[in-house]
Amino acid sequence: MSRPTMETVAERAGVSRALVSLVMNNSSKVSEAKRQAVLHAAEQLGYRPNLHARNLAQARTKTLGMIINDIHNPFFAEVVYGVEAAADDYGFDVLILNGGRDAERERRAVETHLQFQVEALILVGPKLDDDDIVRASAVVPTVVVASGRDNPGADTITTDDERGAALAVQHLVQLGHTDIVHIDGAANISSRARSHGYEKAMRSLGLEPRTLRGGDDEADAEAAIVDLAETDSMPTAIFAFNDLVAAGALSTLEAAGLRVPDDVSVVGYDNTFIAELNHMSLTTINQPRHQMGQLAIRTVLERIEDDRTEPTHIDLAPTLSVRRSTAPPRKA
Amino acid sequence: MSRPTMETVAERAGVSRALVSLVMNNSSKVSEAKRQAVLHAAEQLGYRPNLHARNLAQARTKTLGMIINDIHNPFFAEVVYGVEAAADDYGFDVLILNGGRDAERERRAVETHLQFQVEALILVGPKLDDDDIVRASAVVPTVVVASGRDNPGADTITTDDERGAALAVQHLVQLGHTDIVHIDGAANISSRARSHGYEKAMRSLGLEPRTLRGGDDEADAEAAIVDLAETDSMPTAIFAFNDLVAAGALSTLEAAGLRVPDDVSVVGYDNTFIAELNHMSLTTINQPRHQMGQLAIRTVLERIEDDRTEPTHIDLAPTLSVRRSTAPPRKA
DNA sequence: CGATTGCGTTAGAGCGCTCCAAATCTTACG
DNA sequence: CGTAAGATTTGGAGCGCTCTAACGCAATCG
Repeated sequence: MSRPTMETVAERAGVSRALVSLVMNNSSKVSEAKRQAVLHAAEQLGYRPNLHARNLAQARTKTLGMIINDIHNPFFAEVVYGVEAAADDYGFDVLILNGGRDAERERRAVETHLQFQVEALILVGPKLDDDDIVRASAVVPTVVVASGRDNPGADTITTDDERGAALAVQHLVQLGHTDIVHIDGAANISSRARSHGYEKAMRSLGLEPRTLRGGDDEADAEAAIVDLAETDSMPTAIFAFNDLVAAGALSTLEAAGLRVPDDVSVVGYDNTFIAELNHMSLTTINQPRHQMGQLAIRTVLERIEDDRTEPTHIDLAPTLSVRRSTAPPRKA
Repeated sequence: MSRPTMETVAERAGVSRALVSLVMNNSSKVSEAKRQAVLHAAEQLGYRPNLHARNLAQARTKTLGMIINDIHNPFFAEVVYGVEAAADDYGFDVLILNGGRDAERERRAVETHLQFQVEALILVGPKLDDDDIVRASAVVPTVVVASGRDNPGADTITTDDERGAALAVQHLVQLGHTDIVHIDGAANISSRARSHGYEKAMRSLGLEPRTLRGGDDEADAEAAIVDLAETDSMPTAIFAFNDLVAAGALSTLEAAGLRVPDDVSVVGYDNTFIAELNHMSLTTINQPRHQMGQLAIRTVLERIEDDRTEPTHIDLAPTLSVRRSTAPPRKA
């Protein structure tokens, strides 16, 4: 039952183990005849190289470790595709571990990856605190995607949240809105930058910002909207921390008898799956997730292959995706 | 820059390599003094065991390989959590590879996992055809989750799609509907069973089934609904192949001036994230995904640890989740 | 007090592979 | 036909770890 090894194949093909190794790594200096013989023997035996043995024998593993904050979140999935596409181009395998929205689990995931001798770590939206990241990046090149820029040691790939928020505001103002409320992300990592961007953009257009405490899910939006409805200070437009909060706004507004976008326009953030659903059709801010994933690989590869040592921080520009949740305000 | 090995630690702690190994595997037969010395040395050096070396030296790897059809799909994410929770209980690491909705990529993923000497394969909603799966299960215990029951060789964890469809029909009939249309999943793997369940349930209740060709995304629903609207044969209820198709139905119905659930009730399938959104609030059929993940691990572990050899097929019962997309039909 | 037990420790082989240096085989050329 | 230059092939060491068998030593025993 035990699997065939190179030795077995060599015997079967009537050559030495070293020659089999050469064939497996398709070296150019093997005669066609022997190559065929080896390939044939391997085929027959169902031989499969043992990666552990290879990784042990070689200095390197050609493997990257990725940790995703939460597999549930489709935002991250897109990043994964970018990472995989790029890694593939460079012949690296990518091992995925699920962080499960839990710093402790992520810490263990880092440990597992390191024990697997990955050549670099790609942290997508990590919950880890800065110290953990610094510690990891001391051992292996590390790139953080979609959160916390300027971490010392690690490279980062982010998008400019302030600018994204400004895009949302500009879009609404262009439609004619002046009374625009922001429901923020409370303690979420990007909340600060987005609120700040919103407020700055409003002020620079001569408008008074109004920020309400929100969060990152539907229920958080509900509280804020109910509040607006009760105090009779419903704005003509709402800019939500993310798409899920925007979705919560949508349903709560509707429940309150208000129509989107006729009575109130709503803008989300992240351009997730949700925003795309026809029934939601959310105007939202898009982050180039696929590209972020690709850049993560490039960045980390510069460290591995070209041994760059100073950290890189790439901050990409978000874009606006207009859908049907925004429209000019009712003429008063 | 090269990492410390057991040898290094042993030297530093003034013991033999074997002793370090014992400490690392916290064996009971090591004196407390030496244990501390070793631990301390390891700590100081930032020692981390090399899993490749360990896996090579041991017969086993205590690692499972999971392949997910599509990281995007939140349906699978829930399964992943179930798998991870159970694997954790038994001390196994789970390596995740993304199938990317592509049989060829999945095939490569299987290969990679096998080269990593995983002790079992967990295929979540695989695109692979039966032959591939048979071939894989000849090499290593394999369990298929959420698709294709009775694959020879592999174990399977499924839910009873026929029964799920019947639940949907029964729910609608109980509300008073008699004119219920099904939009099917076209070539999708579970489409057949769901349609069949729908038709059987309808007939057994004395109703005439009407099945339209659908697919697995919003656009597929649109075509079907437009057709119904144009031929003036709009039913009072629609049972869609999955939640996404149901979402498409929702928006298309609305665009046609029909209200859900007042004019038409809609039932989805899978109880994904989408169905849960307040704004969608889809009545849908739930599959116990977390449990499916857990069972997948249990099943596969029976092969590894208790060396069971005959395939197991577990078929779980789905449940109905009632939300706001269904209501009694208008009185005619 | 020598022999026995048992615990804690260690040497050494071996896991399957790569890689280097050396061995062997071809081919070309004078 | 002999030999140098290439082209192929091979033996062997070594990657970091586990595991078995054996070892040293102190406690125990008759």
